[in-house]
Amino acid sequence: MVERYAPEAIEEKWRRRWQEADIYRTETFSSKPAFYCLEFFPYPSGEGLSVGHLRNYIPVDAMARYMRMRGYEVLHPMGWDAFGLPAEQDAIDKGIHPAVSTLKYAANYKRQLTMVGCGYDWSREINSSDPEYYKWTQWFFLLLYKRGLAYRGEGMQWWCPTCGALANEEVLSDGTCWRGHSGIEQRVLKQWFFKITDYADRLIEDLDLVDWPDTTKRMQVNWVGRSEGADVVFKTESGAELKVFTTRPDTLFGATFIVLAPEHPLVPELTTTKQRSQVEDYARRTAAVSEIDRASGVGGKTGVFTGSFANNPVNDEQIPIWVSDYVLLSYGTGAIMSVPAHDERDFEFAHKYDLPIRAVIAPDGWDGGKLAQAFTESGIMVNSPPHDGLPSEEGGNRIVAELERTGRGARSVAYRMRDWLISRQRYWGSPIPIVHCERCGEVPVPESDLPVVLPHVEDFQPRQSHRSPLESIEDWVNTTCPDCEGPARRETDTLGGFACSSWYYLRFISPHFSDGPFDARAAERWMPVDLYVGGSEHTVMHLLFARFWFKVMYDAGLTPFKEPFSSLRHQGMLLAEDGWLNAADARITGEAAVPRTADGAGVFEKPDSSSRLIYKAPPKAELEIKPERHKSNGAEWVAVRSGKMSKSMGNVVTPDAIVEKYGADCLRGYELFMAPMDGTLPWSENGLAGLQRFYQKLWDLVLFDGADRQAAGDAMALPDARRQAVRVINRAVKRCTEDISQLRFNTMIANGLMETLNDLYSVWTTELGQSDVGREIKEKLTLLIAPVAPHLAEELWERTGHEGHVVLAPWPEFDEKLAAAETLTIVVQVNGKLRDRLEVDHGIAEEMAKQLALASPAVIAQIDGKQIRRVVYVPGRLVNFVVS
RNA sequence: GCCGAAGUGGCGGAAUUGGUAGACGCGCUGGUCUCAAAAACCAGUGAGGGCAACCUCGUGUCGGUUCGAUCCCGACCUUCGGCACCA
Repeated sequence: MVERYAPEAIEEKWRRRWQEADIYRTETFSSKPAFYCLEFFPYPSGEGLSVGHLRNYIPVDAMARYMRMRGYEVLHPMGWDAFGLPAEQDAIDKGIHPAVSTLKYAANYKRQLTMVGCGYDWSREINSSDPEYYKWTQWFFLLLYKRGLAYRGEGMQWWCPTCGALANEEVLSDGTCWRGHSGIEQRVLKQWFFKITDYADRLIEDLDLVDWPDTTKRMQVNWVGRSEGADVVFKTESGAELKVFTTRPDTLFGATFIVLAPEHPLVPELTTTKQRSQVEDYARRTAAVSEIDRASGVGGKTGVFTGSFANNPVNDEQIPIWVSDYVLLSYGTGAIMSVPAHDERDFEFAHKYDLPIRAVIAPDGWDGGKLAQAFTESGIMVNSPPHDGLPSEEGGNRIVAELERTGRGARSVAYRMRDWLISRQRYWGSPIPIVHCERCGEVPVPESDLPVVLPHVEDFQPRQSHRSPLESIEDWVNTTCPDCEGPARRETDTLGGFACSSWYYLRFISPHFSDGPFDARAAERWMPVDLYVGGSEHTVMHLLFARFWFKVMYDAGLTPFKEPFSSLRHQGMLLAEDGWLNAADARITGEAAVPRTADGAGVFEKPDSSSRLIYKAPPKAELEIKPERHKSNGAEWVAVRSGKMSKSMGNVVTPDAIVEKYGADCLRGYELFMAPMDGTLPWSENGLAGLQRFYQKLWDLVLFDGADRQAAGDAMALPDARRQAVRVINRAVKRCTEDISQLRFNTMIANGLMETLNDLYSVWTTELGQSDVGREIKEKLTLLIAPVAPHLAEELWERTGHEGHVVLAPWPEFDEKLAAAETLTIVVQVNGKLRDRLEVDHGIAEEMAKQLALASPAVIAQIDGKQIRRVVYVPGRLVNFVVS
């Protein structure tokens, strides 16, 4: 009986040794090539990390380890996105100051990450709520301000009398805040914006420079939303000019009415006395609806006639002006020309209010009759007198040229992206380094006075005043003007968290640098980030903002690079565990099914308690029961899915529990093996045992030549076994190298490691294991497993008599020739259906292969006197006889 | 409503991107060991048929292209994610 693999006996030891030897320290300047890999820095929550979070950290750690073994100087840092609403809410709920609680929560994250063997250079740990850090966030604010990219404008803000300023997600559709308070309202406040729209085109174009998932790029392009078209001026009876934006100037003759956003500044002027009460009432109702509800079209399209008319510049028609909430003030000019024949929303609106619909582009085969629906494609123009018969594009160009000549319009581009609202009326954020002086107005705080330190106060409960809680800290707010030294007040809005996360990747490079936000020389060595990994859920906003800031730095000459993240990948989400529930415990009511749960004891029990149930229910959770059913063990089962992991559902699985039961390496291996990195799937503890068995098998082979196992190789002659083992290990190194470098950890483990081990066992003997070849194979296996299971690898490395740390040893090489299979399998098909396989030598001649295939009894039986019409031959792959 | 992605055994997934469908792992079944159980090991495991060699069907559904389709094209269904009705 040989010693068994026992993670609890080895893992702690290696983590301690790594720490003592400080092996994850990164030299800012060294002779090695640089590799910078980074995860989205986390907000440290009081709940700690779950196994779901680790789907982000473990793959990047494995990649960092691989690149280190490839000879790179690897920068893999970690820090904390500690400012923001959740930390402030948590503090209010628990009565602990966020400056204290975030440190505590971050320390717990650090402990957990260390526990699962993630190797960060902790000397570079940063915290966005540290004045040392936010000094430079403020510095960047001033950089944007000086470059004309930060300005104060009017912005709408939700406000709850109890909770203060609300984020959009905190506003429920029933008109209450998410903590249940009623009386919330939307108010116009002076707020700070960044002019990201100035960078709209570059944010689209420069996506060509980076290796990002296509879907992510597409999302960013759609978010920026560039569309080309024309501005058209409609004159009203009162002489006012109404400018509208259209992407379809070719349909201008079909414009039969105008629609304005209810908030449009010309609405009061254009509304006739008769219509006034209706229009004002409509505007008031619209203001009470959140933008999200307005956007999702709850309740169908509505609108009101203003009583006024406007003149269509191309045909001199007088068309009515309406207001409707489907037109948004923030896009284009806040007004549209409505062409119901060729736009679906306009069509719907025209139908509802009985407005004229005139086709000006002829659909294919159109008989000139009424359209049953909007025809939105381009085509041949009709009912557009001078342009009839022209294709859309040419006619549209002529119409725009005509408008430009008469001064009634011009070519134009619209973006749907809006400027970035950065103001927060909250305590827990970086102060905005601006002072309001009675004489000089808005004055930036001089660089030498940074940071503007957030005052430490115990009471940061929201105020009724519609301003930040900072407003009431008089001795902080009252200050002197940097310019005239007269009395002045500090800006009391704070910066939203997206500001902190727009540059943190630079701070890691020189975290203690004091002459600027980062050391330019060091940044030139490390930027751009080589691998950036995070969830896809927040990527549009954060990634656009960070790219925008970086481009501002580029324009200011702070960096020679245009893009901060050259390669980006997403990790998938882990859902809570699925399970099967005995159908006897589910109350099935038609489509819906409701589990019978007593009181949230954690386990469903049959009413008579006679049998064990597979599914453990999270307490008080509403479970979704899938329509799938399955019969086994004499019972009927229904599939149950409980969705996302969350504390309120009580279904969060922590790494602590798993590490205690299986060890860190098992958890790491399982997280990497369970699915591709970007796949979303439910957590399940079942597979962990498989990783444990795999490590046990590896342990047995490397340390004991599989002594306690059946020695299948005994039947084989040593030279044969040796030859095969060499091929297997070369193939393994090849597969592992290819897979890990493309972040395909699941197939790296399945085929590169597990299958390899199975194959080795089928030829292994003690004699082989004790030979030079055997020892070399065991050494390579240990190196290959190191990025996945570093603790186990170190233990094997040491026990097989090696010096130093395996996690710092060079990655093994392979020989392409030795990795190749000895023979080739050629597939034989008849009419595309598999009938036989041939084992042949490499480089077999085509004629030979065809002859062998034709001699196959299975093929002869299938052809059976039929005529061979054709023979398809794919070298090294297949022979296919086409017969009839 | 719009945009994006995905549908493969009981489960997670694999398939050199048009050429052996189901690698690897879990689970399950049978066996060895044991007084017994667990663990470990060995064998089997898409469905149907056949004593067997084998045969038929099979990658959400229906069509199409092709010698050959999980992969390409068209229509549809379902699920997940995002949304700011974008003129």
